[in-house]
Amino acid sequence: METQWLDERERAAWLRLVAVVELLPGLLDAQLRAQAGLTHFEYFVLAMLSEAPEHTLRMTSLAQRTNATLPRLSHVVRRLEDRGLVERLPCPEDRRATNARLTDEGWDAVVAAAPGHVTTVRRYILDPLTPEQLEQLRGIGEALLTRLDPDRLMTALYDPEKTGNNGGSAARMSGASRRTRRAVS
Amino acid sequence: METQWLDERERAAWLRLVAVVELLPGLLDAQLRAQAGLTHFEYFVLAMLSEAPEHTLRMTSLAQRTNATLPRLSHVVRRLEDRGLVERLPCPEDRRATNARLTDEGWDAVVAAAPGHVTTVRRYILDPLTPEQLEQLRGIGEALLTRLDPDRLMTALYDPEKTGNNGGSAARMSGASRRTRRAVS
DNA sequence: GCGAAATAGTTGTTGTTTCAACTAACACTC
DNA sequence: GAGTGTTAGTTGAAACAACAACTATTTCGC
Repeated sequence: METQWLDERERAAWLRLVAVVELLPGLLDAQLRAQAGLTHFEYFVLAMLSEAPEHTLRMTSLAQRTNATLPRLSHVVRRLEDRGLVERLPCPEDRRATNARLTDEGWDAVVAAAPGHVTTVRRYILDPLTPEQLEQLRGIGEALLTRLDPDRLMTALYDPEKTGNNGGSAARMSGASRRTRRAVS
Repeated sequence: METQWLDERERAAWLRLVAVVELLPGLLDAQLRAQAGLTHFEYFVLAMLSEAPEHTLRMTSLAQRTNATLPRLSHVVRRLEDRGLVERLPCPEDRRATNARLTDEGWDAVVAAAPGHVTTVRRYILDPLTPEQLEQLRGIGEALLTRLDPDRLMTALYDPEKTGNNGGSAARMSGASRRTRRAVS
């Protein structure tokens, strides 16, 4: 099996993507740490809960949406629990399972962190792109995710048309979680 | 200062980018670990050295190209040195500085790891994209990097036209490092 | 040239992530 | 309905990254 090496066009695109992938997490992390005292992953976890019905999600489901292993999530949720941002409740339907629920303090933390985060996203990602490039990026992301996340575990409820067909979570979306704009990503 | 929230188009593009950014490093890491016994970051370090003149780079310069802090790089290079893949030499011109140099074993390791890595890149990134999308990705990456890496520390010697103007490194590229194809990324 | 500031790098500590092992509950088979 | 396999999650140890403190050298200002 002979390796097919990259030509100049492929190399140019790939090197730039790698650079973005390496640089972006550090920036998001630094901003959230400084302004909200959260890592990007912690913020992501809280944001996912904030969009879930009852602000509650099973650990496994939360792990899929955040692309975390279960051990990692377990540790992070324990630390968030120690800080009073999340609570863990045994799941009544399945006594093996645990539900993670956002506390009021946790909700406040997400709401407080969101504006700074969105501003950062705008400055580093959205502003430098033309409207056409924005649309292209959506298409490229979509194409890549068919390989990177074929079962759509992480990117379940994206399409605004098909709400309500992912375990009914969007349909049962609570009033509280709609009261403010989304805590993006 | 009122926060400008994301509209649907912006949100769609951003969420997909975040998903890619979260998923890709894990995949690259897993493949390289399994097939070459290297983390993606270690591979990246070795690959940067393999493209440098004399297979040698100052620690600071290497840190910039790999987007690492100096402490992080120092630890990683020490571990690579323990494994015989890299050696550290005091720099004659500046006695504060250290040069990291790829050993023959290190070179062999990069050459052995490269085919599997390139195959992975092709499968997950290049193959799912159309030729137009590949070109769009280059443009988008370029636009983002003007903000993410304004001084072009990480992405110094990209343009094939302007070789030889980055500290003369490309100009003085040694015969050895040209003998095989690049160990990409 | 002498002292202050800046630069290059290392080392130790602390927090996080990964990995492996483990417990508990459910599900499926016979 | 006992036994086996699978799923959900936690915990502890080891690897790794971020941060702070430190040494050594060079450069800058006067």
